Amino acid sequence: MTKAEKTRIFIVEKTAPIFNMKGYAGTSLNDITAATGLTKGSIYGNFANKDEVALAAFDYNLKNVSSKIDAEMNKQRSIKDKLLVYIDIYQKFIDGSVSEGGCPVLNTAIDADDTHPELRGKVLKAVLDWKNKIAKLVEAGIAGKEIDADQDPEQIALTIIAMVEGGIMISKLTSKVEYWSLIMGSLKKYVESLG
Amino acid sequence: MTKAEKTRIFIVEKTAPIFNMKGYAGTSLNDITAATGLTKGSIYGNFANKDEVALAAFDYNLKNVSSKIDAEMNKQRSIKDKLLVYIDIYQKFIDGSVSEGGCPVLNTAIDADDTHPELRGKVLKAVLDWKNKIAKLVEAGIAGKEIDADQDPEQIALTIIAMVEGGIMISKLTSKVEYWSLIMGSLKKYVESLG
DNA sequence: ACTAAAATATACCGATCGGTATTTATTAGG
DNA sequence: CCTAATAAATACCGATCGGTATATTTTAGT
Repeated sequence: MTKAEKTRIFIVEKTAPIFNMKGYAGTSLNDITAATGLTKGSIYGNFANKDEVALAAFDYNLKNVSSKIDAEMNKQRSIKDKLLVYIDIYQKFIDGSVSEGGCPVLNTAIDADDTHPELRGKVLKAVLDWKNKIAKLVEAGIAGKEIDADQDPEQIALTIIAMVEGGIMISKLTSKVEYWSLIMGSLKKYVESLG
Repeated sequence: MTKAEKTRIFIVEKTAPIFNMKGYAGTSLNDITAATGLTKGSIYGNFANKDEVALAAFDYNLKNVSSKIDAEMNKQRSIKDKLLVYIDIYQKFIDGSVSEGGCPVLNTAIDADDTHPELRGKVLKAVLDWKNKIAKLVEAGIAGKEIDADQDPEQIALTIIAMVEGGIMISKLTSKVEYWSLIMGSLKKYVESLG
């Protein structure tokens, strides 16, 4: 790995939480140099512009959360347990024990959907991939008789994502983990009612 | 009503959708003068600074949506129907027939929670008021035997808000009204299962 | 160790940022 | 209609914005 490649990764690691908290417009080049200790010349030696840093930061934040989800899902045997891994994982994003700025999908969706087409494209793909992944899980659950055959996999996927993301918004804003627990209690009941 | 009061309202009306779409950091004074046709001097003759415009814009956006919700709720007789008015109202915010930038509560919560304490305080209050309002409706539903007595009003309130806001995020990002319909189908089932 | 290439720092660019002091135009009351 | 008060426009402020050309340092292959 060349020096520039290392620096690129370093810049992304250091700025990803900032973009997640402040958003694209709210994160300045000064924020980036301050977080990395590097100069503007060095940043622009490794990235064409601020957009490229923001896009790379989103990829990094997304991979960070989705790899944790994948790892936790692999530990679970039943489909229903797999569908419920979000509860524990996202709690850490809310109560500060992981400490970033919440879910990058939610943050970037709201931040970019009316302002930044390229970033919007990335988060759009992330949501659709997420939906398809859950839908496939549900299909597997139906095939394995764990979930009733009359259930709509896409509807279930969208409902789960909505509850999770809406729950994150509420819990992060209010700083109330109890709210997260209550909403996730409803999610648990919902998943258990599927079959 | 004095001229200045009219101008203040005019400025808020014209800039509220911009703040809702672009967020606080993403909305510049140039955006404000362009949207109003006024000059910077005139803006600052009516507002102390950009913060004051943003705060007034949030109040305006919030009142706009909540008054529509109140009006629609008053048309409904049963508690369950009252709890389901969000379905039709927010659809208009998503499919463009009302054309703003989505739900101001969601947008401002994500935009301000890590960056703008004053704005965060306003949206925090809005969410808590919203939660309490739904919880009171549920309590009335329990009193009127429409909803089972073992249901937790706060949990129901939080769950409904999470599904609505999460659903808005997904549907607005993907521009798919079908997704909204599917998620709201789950909400309908949820509300009907309450008693 | 030497050197060419790669990477970082320095210094600077015009544009835009939020904000203000002052001047001009408009409003409303007598 | 005149005038004092109010409101809006003009012109300007320093700071910061994203970005770049150039100089300096560091890296890595021989």
